[in-house]
Amino acid sequence: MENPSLGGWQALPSWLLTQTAAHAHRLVAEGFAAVQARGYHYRLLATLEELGPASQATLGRSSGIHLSDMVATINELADAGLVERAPDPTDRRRNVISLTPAGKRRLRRLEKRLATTQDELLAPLSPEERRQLTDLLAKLLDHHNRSAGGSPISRG
Amino acid sequence: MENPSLGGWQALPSWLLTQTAAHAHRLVAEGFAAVQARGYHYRLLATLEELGPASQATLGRSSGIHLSDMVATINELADAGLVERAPDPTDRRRNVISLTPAGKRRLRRLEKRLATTQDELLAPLSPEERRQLTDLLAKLLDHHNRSAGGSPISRG
DNA sequence: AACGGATCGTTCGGGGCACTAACGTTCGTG
DNA sequence: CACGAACGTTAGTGCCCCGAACGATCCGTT
Repeated sequence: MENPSLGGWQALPSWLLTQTAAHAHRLVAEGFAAVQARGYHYRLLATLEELGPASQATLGRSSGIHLSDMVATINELADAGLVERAPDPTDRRRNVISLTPAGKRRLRRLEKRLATTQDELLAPLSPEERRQLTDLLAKLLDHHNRSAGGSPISRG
Repeated sequence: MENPSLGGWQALPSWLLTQTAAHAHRLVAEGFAAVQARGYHYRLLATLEELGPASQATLGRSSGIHLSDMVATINELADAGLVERAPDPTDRRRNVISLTPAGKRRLRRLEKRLATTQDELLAPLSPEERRQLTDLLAKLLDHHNRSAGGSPISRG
């Protein structure tokens, strides 16, 4: 009676999503780790390129990275010379974080890495299916970014 | 040069997937936390119902929960009277974990909770879209469970 | 019967990600 | 000036995933 390949419970979307996400997360993390990076690094660098120089609070709101995690993330990136942290002359509470040329090169590298990972992740899907998946996920993400406050973008 | 609007990086499947997964993870975790549970609890109880009484190692292999995390998870569930841990008379290395009636009721409750969470998660999608998403994710999950060794299921 | 390899359960620790609490500093505004 | 708000920082929590190590037990071989 017991089906060795599929039980009832593992067909639940939440199970599928969390498990797939776990795989995706692992693949992405492994890809980043292979170049001594973490997800936060990419997210911060990408957001930084999108916004230009900005304060930590602004970056946190835009990237969805918690303020308290921003500190460590920026520390790491700054230690590696990928971003620069300078006091804002117009507001002494703020630091202005900016992307260095090395940081930009780093970002390009991480993007390439990520593209590779995605091919790996989406290997079993046809181009059409990949487009479908992207659309569906985008719809979900948009919805939840709207309702739940933590919107990564479009909240400037 | 720069991508002023929201063109580039946040359309990447990996970004969409990890972000969506983050939302899914949060929703699921919140749903479970509302009844003092964690994802591991559900996964273990569900696996236990699927397999029947089994050793911790077997449960770990089938549920994808790391052996070292199994200990704490079973401790918690056993403290709550949801599972029973008894020494295996035929192999003194092993414990036989079994589901109590209370554990079964608990599982039913968590399943209901999960169903609610899924409605919340998939709210913006039509039934047809939900089916599409489920199919795509199942395909991805199956692929990666096959290739990557750490398959949560179908490894008996 | 003794040995060696494998399995099982357990403890400890760490990494990544998301989040809370608290604190001192600085900025605006009343 | 005083007050509340925003900013950056530190410290700590929780969940999930993973690895290292260890004692106890089982099993196949000798």
